[in-house]
Amino acid sequence: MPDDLTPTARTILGFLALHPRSGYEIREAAKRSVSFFWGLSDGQLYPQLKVLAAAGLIEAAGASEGPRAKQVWQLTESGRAAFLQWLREPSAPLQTRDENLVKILFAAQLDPAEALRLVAERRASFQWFLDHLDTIVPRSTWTEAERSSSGPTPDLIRDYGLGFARSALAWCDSVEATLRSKS
Amino acid sequence: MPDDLTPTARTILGFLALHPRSGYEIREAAKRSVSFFWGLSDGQLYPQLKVLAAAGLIEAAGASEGPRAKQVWQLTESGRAAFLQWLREPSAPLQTRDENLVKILFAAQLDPAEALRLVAERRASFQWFLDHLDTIVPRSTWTEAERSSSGPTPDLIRDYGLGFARSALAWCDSVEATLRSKS
DNA sequence: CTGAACATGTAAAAGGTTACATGATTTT
DNA sequence: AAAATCATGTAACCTTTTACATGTTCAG
Repeated sequence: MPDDLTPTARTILGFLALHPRSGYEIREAAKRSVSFFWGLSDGQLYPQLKVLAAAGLIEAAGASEGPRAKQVWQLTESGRAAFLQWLREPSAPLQTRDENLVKILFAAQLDPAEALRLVAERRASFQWFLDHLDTIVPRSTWTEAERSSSGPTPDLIRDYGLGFARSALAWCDSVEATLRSKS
Repeated sequence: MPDDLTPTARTILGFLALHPRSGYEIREAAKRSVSFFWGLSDGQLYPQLKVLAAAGLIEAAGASEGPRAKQVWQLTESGRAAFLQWLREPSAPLQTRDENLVKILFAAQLDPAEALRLVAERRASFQWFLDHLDTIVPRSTWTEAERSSSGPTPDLIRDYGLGFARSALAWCDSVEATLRSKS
């Protein structure tokens, strides 16, 4: 079980652990689920699929015909083992790059009015996120039978995004109140 | 006002906009404030200071003696202009890489017991964060007079971290409940 | 005088994004 | 027949991290 895989390769392994898919399907699934806490770009996805295949962790399921035909990938046995081992390894610490927040913290000390504008920008971006949650992470509307087979995961993602956005918006409220009381 | 600066260079500009400091002081300030939503490593900091100096946006304040003496930097006029312009440009979208969360979402569908372990890992990391918030972002204990000159910023950072960690812990609670009810 | 904290820097590699390029299939 | 979407891929670039390297100052 190679431990020289990139974090992104491991994530791809995770998508294939649920069921076999093509690169494009992984891309779409990533867009609709993990996109807001784990980015996955084309320039990573397709090369990493080849890396995983070369390492014997995934294999083509069925023959692909034509030069650009859809190619479905599935985990090999050692691929599944690598996936399970990944789950047991300590996770990389959470990383965030939040430029808007950095700006707010500098602006608040120099120019409260500018800071208020930046808080408005922040509020808008989280509000947009809430308004489009159904697009980003479709609400699961399955029956109980379907749900038990698919697991609670889609709703967990939604809830996480929801909680995060709400807490960010609440923070915007309190910052606005603080800045306004100073001016 | 060059728009080819890296995001990190702009952040450095922000630190110097508050007051002149040395590279080491920027590093320490970043560690104690923005570290959890904006990483800043040595390998970036010192080279970027030189880039900013070469671009005429910062300059040495006073002479530095000796080969490894402390060097204090301050904004030039055009540096301050570049900083203010940065504040007005649209911010890069929030980016996050949350490996633990990715694992949980895959594991929940395959192995609820493993997922529970991962939620425990998540809980521990956010609990650690809360327990060490005073180290990461020192609580401001200034008088009102001091506070008004320094602005409300340090407390805003604290509050943001606090809200984020609390909402993450609440999510852990609800995921544990969901997963336990399934098994 | 020895170790910890202060202080600055470099080189190489990893990881990721963007833009570009191509072609198939489906819809209008 | 054109446009949108499906589908895969490459090359260049950018940013950031990691590991290394060096010297200073202060406290015990």
